[in-house]
Amino acid sequence: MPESKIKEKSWNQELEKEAYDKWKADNLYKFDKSSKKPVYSIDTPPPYVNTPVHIGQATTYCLMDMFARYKRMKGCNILFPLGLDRNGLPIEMAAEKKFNIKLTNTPREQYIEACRKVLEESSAASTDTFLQLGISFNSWELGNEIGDVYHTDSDAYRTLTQETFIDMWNKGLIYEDERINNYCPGCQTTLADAEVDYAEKASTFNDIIFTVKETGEKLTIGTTRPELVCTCGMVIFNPEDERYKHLEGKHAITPLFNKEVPIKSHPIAQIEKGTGLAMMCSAGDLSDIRFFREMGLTPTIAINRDGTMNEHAGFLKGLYVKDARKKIIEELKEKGLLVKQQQITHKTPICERSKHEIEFIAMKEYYVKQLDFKDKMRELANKVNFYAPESRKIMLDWIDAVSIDWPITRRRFYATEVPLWYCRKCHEAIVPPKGKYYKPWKEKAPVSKCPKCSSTEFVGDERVFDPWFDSSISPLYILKYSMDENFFEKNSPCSLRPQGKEIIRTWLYYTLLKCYLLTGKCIFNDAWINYHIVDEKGKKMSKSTGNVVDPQEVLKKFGAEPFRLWAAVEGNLERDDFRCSFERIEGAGKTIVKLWNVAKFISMFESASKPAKLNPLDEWILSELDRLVAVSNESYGNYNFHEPAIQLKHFIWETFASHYMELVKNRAYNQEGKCSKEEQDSALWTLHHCLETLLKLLAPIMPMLTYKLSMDLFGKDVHFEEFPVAGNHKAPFATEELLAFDSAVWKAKKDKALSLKAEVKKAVVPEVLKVIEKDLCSTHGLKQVEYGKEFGVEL
RNA sequence: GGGCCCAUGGUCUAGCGGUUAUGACGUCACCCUUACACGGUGAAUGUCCCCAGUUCGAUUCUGGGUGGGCCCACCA
Repeated sequence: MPESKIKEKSWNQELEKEAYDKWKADNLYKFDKSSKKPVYSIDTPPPYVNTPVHIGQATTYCLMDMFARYKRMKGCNILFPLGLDRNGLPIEMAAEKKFNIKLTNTPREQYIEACRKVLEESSAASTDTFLQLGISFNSWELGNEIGDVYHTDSDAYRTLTQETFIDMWNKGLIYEDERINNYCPGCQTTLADAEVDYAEKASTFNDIIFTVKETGEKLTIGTTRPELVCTCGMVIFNPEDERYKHLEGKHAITPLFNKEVPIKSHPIAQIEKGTGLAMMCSAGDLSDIRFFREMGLTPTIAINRDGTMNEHAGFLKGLYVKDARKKIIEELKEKGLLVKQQQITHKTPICERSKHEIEFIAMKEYYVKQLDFKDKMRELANKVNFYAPESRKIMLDWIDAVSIDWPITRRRFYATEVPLWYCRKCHEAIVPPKGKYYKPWKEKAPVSKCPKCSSTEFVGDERVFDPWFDSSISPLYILKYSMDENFFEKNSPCSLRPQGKEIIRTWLYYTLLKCYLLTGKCIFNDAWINYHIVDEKGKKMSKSTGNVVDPQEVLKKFGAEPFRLWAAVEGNLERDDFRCSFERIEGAGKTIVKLWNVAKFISMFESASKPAKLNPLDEWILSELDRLVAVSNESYGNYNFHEPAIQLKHFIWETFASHYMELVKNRAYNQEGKCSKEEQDSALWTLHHCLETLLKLLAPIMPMLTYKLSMDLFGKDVHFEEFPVAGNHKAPFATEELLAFDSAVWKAKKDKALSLKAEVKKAVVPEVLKVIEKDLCSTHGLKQVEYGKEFGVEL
């Protein structure tokens, strides 16, 4: 028997390591700036580095890699850099935990140092996981060349972030305003909505007495925040509420503070809630804030940033909110203005770290204008090709929901600094020139004299940017905006933004917005939106539930290739969440073994040159292959690997291995010399051609396996081969007819407990299969053949 | 409260106005047939969530319900 060229018994992780180590060592996927090929750029979602790579992330990165590899084989110059997002809260939280420090009790310099220490330890582990997954990033080294690994907290990246701020400032797109924010009195910092938790907390619902100015009528109003009576700006009732319709347009006098406020009807007042009357305070919660804005009321801010009440609160001044509440309740009781108290529990916003109750406090922050551009954003959202198209709706819904400009400043430490100084005397803002990374909290102002008042004393801004302000320039950064204008001009917009559905409203929206404001263009051609990998029960994976799967575990157990094949085959991430199941990943491994053995079999034979005339059986399998090639080209180009992967898998197992290989075997061996050299060559050439094509079709999905096989068997790096184009082989008969006949024969033998090699005395074969009579006879051992409509197998 | 999505054998899934409802995993039975026992051949398992409507006919379309998931908003 001939020897196979493949020595290894099966595919394994050691072979994977050989492949990715070599790619890394050879810098195989380095971005080639001098190439004339069209650039295809992928703006990868920079993953946070302080946690291990999440299995969902691993899956989506594998899918992105499939896109990259396909486009590479299609003749594109691939820009596929690895970015690591290292700014913001998660890093700070990790540092606080590790070093037992707090934002409030640690000098800024020292705090940043602690964050850096945390970062140093974490980056290597996560990038190594990507390497093991076989991702074809341009580079594994941090650097400033196109395609290099980048960190969002590097000087270069932060420089660009600050530059974009300066540009937008100069275009008049940024303004400062005092508005109400989530504020944690414990941490003394603004919080993003994402940092706010909710807890069921016991509270007291207090019914207190207001008086109608015009009539002297007493009004009972329920509130959980009596200490905010001093900030009451209006009393409202529902327009449908018969009890209060007569109050419309009258005025209420607040208890203790005796302030006159209008009474109006408003649909947000619920008839059944409390007494049906509500006092609207300036900052009880976010809805109050919106209400004040809507009604054109001027808010009265009564809470200081340290959580104490200020002069607006009169006799409560200086007290912490909680104490103020106690005191005013006593006072109201004493004056007979408190008629009822009721214990309730309600969801209260708390700080996810310190668990303090969130206050809503007005602070000066910078805002990026976005309300003026809602129409433009809709236009951009319609311009980008969404995969799947249904995802566009999430974006459009969000644009509709945008109601305030974008607050971009935060009072934190580990993020990009706001590059501004202020004149100590006249408070004029000093904007530095672009091109350098500024840390105003510890650096001197870039000017010596205030341009407005000539004062020489300045104070640096101590705030930092919202991390989305950084991450929303990633396509600009990877395309070297402002760093290599030629390259940027030539290669923008960015070809693809792959990302999760949950951050359409943040990352995708902010990126489109900011890049539009800066360049006036739509920054992406395509947006591929993925859903989630959930646990085997269909639940969202989260650290707190403890159902997170570490990709390292999968890599150790099964290796990257089964995982990648699983990711391609299993589900359609564009449409739905799909479940992570080890059983199924393991199942994908079987297909790899099958392919391995197919390759082993074929490699036992030397290939032959293509004969002038191919055997009909070979024509048939080639026509099947053509169909697969066509499907792959059509779907891969639309980021759909799911459909082709299923079909490829089916082809490998059924059509090719079970039927074609069985039928062609005898002709390939030609041990008894029963067929001509040409017939044998036709078999040998077709077998090799099918395998080679199959490896190309599978290369984007399983890069390491296909690389190894095509190196060993054909001496070529499959990833730099051209992706196949469908030929036009004509099948001499329908596939189903052949499959059905084979099965009938096998079943007949099986039913009689005969060996599959047993002779068939007489068979009735469909007419169309006459062209492959020879192959059928040798495979099934047919002694006599008749042709007719019904199968017949006589044993 | 608003929005979006989903519902098919034990599990996961394809599908479509008419099918003996697809396939996979698992289960069971038999078989080492010279690439492969990580294999082969076959079998069992389904009121295609419920109700109504459209239709000659609905798993497929429409409406309602139930259950599940996700996002957003809110709780004076």
